[in-house]
Amino acid sequence: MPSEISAESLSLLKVGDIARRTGKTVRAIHLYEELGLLNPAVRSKGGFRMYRGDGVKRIEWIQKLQDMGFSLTEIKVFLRVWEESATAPKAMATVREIFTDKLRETRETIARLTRLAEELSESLAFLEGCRSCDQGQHQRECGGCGRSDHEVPLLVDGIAKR
Amino acid sequence: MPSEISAESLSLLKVGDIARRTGKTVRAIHLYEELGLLNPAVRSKGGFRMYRGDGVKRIEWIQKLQDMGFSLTEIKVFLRVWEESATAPKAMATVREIFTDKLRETRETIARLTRLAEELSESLAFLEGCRSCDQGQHQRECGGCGRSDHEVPLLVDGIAKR
DNA sequence: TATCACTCTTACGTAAACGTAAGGGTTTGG
DNA sequence: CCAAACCCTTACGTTTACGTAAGAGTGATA
Repeated sequence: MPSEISAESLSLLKVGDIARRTGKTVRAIHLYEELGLLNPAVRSKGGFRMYRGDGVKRIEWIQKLQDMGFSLTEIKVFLRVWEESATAPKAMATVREIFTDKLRETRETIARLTRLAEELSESLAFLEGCRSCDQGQHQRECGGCGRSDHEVPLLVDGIAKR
Repeated sequence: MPSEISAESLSLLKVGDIARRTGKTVRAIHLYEELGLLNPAVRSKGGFRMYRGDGVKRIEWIQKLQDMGFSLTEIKVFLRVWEESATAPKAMATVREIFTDKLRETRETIARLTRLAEELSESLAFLEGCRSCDQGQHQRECGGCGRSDHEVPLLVDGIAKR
């Protein structure tokens, strides 16, 4: 009877492999382990971290949550909550709660940024008018510029003073 | 002839006053000065920083730019560029450039967050289906859950594995 | 077996925007 | 003139997500 040559040992990935496949650095992956976000499936005899393919998925998941604005610490809490939920529906309920909160937060951020974008547009529109300004005018004389067609936006007004 | 009692000395503000009026801390204002973002108009005989009313405006302007995502260092560059522009139109052109860049960046951020919000919504929709899941099911048995009505979103899939 | 490319652990460094504390002066109202 | 309330400078502390370096062992290949 031929010894069963550990079939999976062939598909195990070293930390560098994982790094290449995810675009992360080895250091980052080490950090995730320190924070309890990802553990290698096993260690080689010599101590090398050996991962399975799903390690890549886990890291992509982490990345996704980071993009959403979760800190690594929050992600850790996330995992712990999940692990400590006795039943699937309960775990799902918790996840739902967290996602719901984040969704609201994300929408608020979008609203805030939208307002800022508008303000930027207005300031830019105002600045367009400065093209027609006397080319020789010194900047210290600007700020007011004699214009009264509309208000000077705060973004422009603030800098010109002093 | 009555000595002209320095009329403005009456309207000068101490750092604490500025702090109260802007909601910033004294430390923050000190920092802004270290970074070259705001200098007191004068110092009292004893060394106290004395500001004029426009100091408040300057801080509000800083706040605005911070909200827009500029770092204090970037704001400093901003001010220097302004001060070093010989002519008003040239200074305005530079400001326009910076604002244009930031506007583009802001819009990109909005787009990214919008996609994330959609992804969150999808994940939440998926999780709604978990309510009907067997109440006694252990979370380890979940993840797949036997459902095949649609794909498990990455946000949900990533956490359930292992 | 000799290499060379990897990996390990340990641990200090970094950038941002302040927080906080220490040890003293300064203003100002009474 | 005194005390409470402020202010000054100096300088180390904090958090986040890694970067970077050192010194040494490991694995796969020639």
